[in-house]
Amino acid sequence: MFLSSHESGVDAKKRVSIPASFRRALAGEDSVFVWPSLDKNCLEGGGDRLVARFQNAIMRLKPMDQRREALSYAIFGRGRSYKFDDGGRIVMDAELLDFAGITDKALFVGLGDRFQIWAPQDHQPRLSELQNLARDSMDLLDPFDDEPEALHPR
Amino acid sequence: MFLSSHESGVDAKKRVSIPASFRRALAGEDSVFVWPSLDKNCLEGGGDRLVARFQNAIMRLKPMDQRREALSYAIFGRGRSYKFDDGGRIVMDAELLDFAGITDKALFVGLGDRFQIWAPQDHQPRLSELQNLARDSMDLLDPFDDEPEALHPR
DNA sequence: CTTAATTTCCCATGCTATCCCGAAAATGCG
DNA sequence: CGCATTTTCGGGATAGCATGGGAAATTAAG
Repeated sequence: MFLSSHESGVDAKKRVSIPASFRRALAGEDSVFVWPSLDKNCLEGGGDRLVARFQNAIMRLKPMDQRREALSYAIFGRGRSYKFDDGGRIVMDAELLDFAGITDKALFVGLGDRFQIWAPQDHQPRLSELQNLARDSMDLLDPFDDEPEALHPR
Repeated sequence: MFLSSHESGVDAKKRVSIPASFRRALAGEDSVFVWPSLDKNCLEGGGDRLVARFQNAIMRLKPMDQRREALSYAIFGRGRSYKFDDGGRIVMDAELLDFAGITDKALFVGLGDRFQIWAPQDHQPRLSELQNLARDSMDLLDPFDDEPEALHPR
């Protein structure tokens, strides 16, 4: 599970360290899949599991459904799978970096099943709005059918 | 899996380099199958697996079903299987190149289980529409019945 | 049958990405 | 606070890739 946020440097060869905790979340996989976000100017990333989910969802659409090609292109046509080097870095494409406006710093934001990669200056203005929306959405966090916790566990 | 997009040159002998990552996606196969798209003016390509899928789907149709002959012709009758040379190139037919309007540049677009080959100038105008449709179809990618990820894998 | 044109195969080369090693920085631990 | 481990980051060596050209083999034309 991708947790917390980490800022990583981008060197002259466009190499970026994937935060160690994110690599651990990938549980043994030696690569990570990265694609441009469909609705924000950041990148998104995840592991094999997430890619398989996308693949399944897309395959469920009929071949002539225009949304099938659109999603295939947006995710697979523009995304890339990166293998880590021995230091846990990937070498990113100029196209993806440009899409997100990333130059020398990349901000990794964990979102549970996936993560985002932002140019730090683009993410910072979003913070207060996100926080307000989260506060107003608190009630969505309550369980509906979970059984109450025991007073004294075990 | 065919990922990302690559532009490749077409030389005077009609030789085209298949992107190395696509060749890797073909996992040891020494050839690739290419056919004209059924609904767009581009070519499509894939490996043995995809051809077998088409073959199975077509075989399920009754021999007298006119659609069987139509699909057989459109895919197998007009398509071609190309073997790579030692540099990973194929020599394309004038008919297929003409169909897609390809002259000196060919744009390879990965779509997961297959790829497209476009004349770059024909693909470029499609981008914004594809991207908008993908954004509006995002919700199709959501899992319906996937179990949550473990906090600490392993 | 001879010659010309085309196609196939093979090698050469500049370029880029990948791998490998190690230093610096950060983190955790006693 | 100091040491050990993990993580990040820089640079050089190496291998792989895209592409061009030429010789051999095949096909077509005269």
